[in-house]
Amino acid sequence: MRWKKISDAVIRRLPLYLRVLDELANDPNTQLISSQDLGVRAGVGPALVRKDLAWFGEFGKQGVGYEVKFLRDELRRILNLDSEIKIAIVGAGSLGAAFARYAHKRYADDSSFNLNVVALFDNDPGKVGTEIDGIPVYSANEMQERVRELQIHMAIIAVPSEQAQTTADRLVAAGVKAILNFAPVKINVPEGVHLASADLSLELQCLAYYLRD
Amino acid sequence: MRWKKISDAVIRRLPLYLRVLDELANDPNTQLISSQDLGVRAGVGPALVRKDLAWFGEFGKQGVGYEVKFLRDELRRILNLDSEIKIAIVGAGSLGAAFARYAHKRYADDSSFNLNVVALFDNDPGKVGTEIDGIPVYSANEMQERVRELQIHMAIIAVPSEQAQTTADRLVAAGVKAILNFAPVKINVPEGVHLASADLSLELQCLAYYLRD
DNA sequence: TAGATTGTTAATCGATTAACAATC
DNA sequence: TAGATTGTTAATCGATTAACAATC
Repeated sequence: MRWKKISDAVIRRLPLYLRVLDELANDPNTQLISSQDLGVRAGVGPALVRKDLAWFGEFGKQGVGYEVKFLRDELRRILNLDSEIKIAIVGAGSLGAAFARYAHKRYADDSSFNLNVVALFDNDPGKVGTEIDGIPVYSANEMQERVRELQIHMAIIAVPSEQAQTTADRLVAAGVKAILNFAPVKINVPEGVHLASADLSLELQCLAYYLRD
Repeated sequence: MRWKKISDAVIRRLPLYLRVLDELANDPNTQLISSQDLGVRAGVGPALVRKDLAWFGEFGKQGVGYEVKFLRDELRRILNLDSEIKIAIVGAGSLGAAFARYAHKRYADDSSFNLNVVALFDNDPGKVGTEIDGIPVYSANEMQERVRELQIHMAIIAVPSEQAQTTADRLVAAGVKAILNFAPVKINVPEGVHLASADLSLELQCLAYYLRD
């Protein structure tokens, strides 16, 4: 099940649809949803909803709409969220620890949330060997072995900016294929590794622009 | 100094340029930078760099380039980062506390980083009255008065999803003009208030798509 | 059947890139 | 002056929206 290169803009909307469908799946009154309704709930135009979905197949019935649970399952499958994905967080400072707790809670609460943080890494000997919400903190030196051993394919970088690139390099060397970077620096990864940036200060600086009235 | 409606895509690149210029400003060897060089460092094409800047004025010299410090100052001014912006964080859980520490450190370390977290709000009576890195934690009930009193114009929502919309409503009522939402829900704000979403699980779900090889 | 809604094609809109005259 | 690089216009590219035939 491999599709041609589908635009990033399309992919970014899929989790939005999935969230709406996840909520609706609990409501026994709504078995079906139209692109119109799904669009309103996700904040996307109805035509765009249909076009986005059409990249991956024909999921709806003309004159009827989309079956909520069916479409939800399809989207989960498309996003690779139908089986567990193991995640490492590098950097067990307050930010790293906060994400660990946050993601762990999400995973524990919702059996269909298959993103599971299984390891933290840190340099601080005082932290190594401890646990955060049951997630072990390993030494950063063990990163490569542990990542391989635990079959971790995704990682979150929550280290200081200076260490971000080195961390990324080591993760990539260990076989990580997707990285979410919280450090406020541009980092480079080779072809085939996907990088997303979640840069808090960048977001705040953008927001500042709109403050002038 | 008000410009016509400038695209969000343009605004999002300005902090990228600013970051490059901030770094370069410390280097006494580089007084000047070309759109070419600035583009490479920011990960943007040279033509786009020039076009982005041209929306706000003529900052360069033909045949020469842009003066680093001058352009940095202009960008700061454009982004409203030339004077202090006071920020509130609502929700002093581990995520809220982590951001507070993070932003506070940034502000303390760098005198040109004018984004200052001055208040936390929480419902938990055990937290109210305490401090995190010197930032006071107030009761969520005091939100409106405190926000007005402290002249807070920007806020970060780090509360559970269920409370996100109510929190946003209260912030808006108190005069907040820009909100960064970390809760994994769509929230609505009136015209004139700017909303950005930093949804961790959404980012991770997007990344999951790219895991298939 | 009549009404509704899909999947898809064509039209529109907006953003990026290329090109180049102006000029430092 | 010759070389370099800007600001800006025109060309290209991509993404969203509108429209509609197909069909449930």
